[in-house]
Amino acid sequence: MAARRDGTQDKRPQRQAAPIPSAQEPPLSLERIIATAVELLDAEGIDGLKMRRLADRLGSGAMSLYWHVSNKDEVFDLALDSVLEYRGSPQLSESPDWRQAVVHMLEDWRASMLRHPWSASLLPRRALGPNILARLELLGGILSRAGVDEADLNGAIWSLWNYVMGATITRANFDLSDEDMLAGQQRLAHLSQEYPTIERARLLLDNDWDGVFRKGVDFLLDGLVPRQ
Amino acid sequence: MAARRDGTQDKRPQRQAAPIPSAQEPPLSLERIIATAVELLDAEGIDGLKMRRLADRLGSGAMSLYWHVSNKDEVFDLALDSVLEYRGSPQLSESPDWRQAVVHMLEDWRASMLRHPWSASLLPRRALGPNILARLELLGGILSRAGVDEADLNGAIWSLWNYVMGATITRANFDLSDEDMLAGQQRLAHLSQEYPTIERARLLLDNDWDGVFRKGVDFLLDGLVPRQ
DNA sequence: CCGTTGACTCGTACAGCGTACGATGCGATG
DNA sequence: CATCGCATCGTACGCTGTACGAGTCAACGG
Repeated sequence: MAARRDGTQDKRPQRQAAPIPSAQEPPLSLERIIATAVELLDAEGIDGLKMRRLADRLGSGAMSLYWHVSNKDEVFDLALDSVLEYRGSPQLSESPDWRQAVVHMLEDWRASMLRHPWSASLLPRRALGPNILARLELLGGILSRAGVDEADLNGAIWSLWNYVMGATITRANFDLSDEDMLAGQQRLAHLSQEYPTIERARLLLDNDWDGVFRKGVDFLLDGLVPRQ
Repeated sequence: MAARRDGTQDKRPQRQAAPIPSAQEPPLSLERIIATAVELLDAEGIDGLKMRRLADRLGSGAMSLYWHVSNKDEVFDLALDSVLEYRGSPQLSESPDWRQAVVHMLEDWRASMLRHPWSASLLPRRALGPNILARLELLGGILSRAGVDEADLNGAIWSLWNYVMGATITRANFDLSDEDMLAGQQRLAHLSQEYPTIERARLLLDNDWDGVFRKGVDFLLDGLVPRQ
């Protein structure tokens, strides 16, 4: 009577949910659980996700979730991966302008994570879900077609991935609280003799995150695939 | 009777600990708590740090910790920052070979975090402690002296920081379990028609993490401060 | 010499968490 | 009608972070 741990599709059978769904609640399903978990995470942050609260939102008992999911960590895994799905037009990915294709995918990646800031705190602990793998695969394909040597491919993929990860996590971290950032910069001002350079540069404030991100990607691409 | 929240030094007074420290346990102190927390984190990972267990290791009652620390999160903050201290020779940081100075600091940063893999999972959630700020300051100073324009300084600092963060977090993530990585690659093999490129490249296995890291830093530096 | 104070320690208690377990309901199948 | 498997959920348990208040003991002022 253990919960399903196999990788099968969630093939809820053709049995009717109920003759009339009496209450307005549709029946529990993995998709509904994940979607609601994402909602809850967006609304309450990473510490706001509790099994009981998730069940409340779903109109079910807490323990019912454990039929569809083996533990809370799996909810995190699934919520994370679900948020990272890439819906990019295949023709863009295969267009001759490979550089644009790469940049588009990476910027979308970053944007997806910033839309759900909790995802940044989750990433370090989680494994590679199918949507993440799909993005890596796409990246590898584009770079390979762009002429990156087989031997350098892994390095190229990881370099770009690393950069996106770091940029996104950093940004999401600050995004959580603009006022914290302001407070940080003010704390810096107090210590301006200890940190003169970054205080003067207003490192924590005057910063064009999007531009920095884009530039960094360009620099990496220039190095990985020199423009001729 | 609230716990100390001020930023004062932990000035334990000159009062004797005990006429003779009877038991071999030295008295509680913030430094001892942090050092022991790091030990515990190293040994048991991020979920292994419990206030009771930490107190056990310190030979004290659990609630005694709360005199020195206001809550568990603060233990995390302090443990993280303590692990990120940079002991680099100032003459290296001011040597004319600024590139080497930057690379040295960044590689040390990464190495410090990989020595304590839990730090990677902590970073996304934590603020900028003094040791992190000191590294950013150092980086800013070197780049500034290397001729980076004032207007580009923040971007340069963040680009490098982002890259180091991402590379380290990714690496630490895989480091936690080589067998997970192997299992991942084997799962990939099953799905080789879905992820042909990264499967063929053995993305999860044959990878020179150190080399990739170094190359990425070089590419970024080339972009940020073109070699003449 | 004694009473007070303030720094520090800790036992107890509590609310809230993830989840093990077993009872239950209910369509489908024989 | 009996049986079975999927799915739901109430109860309970062990463990967590920590609020609270009582306790200890050195230092100090009278």
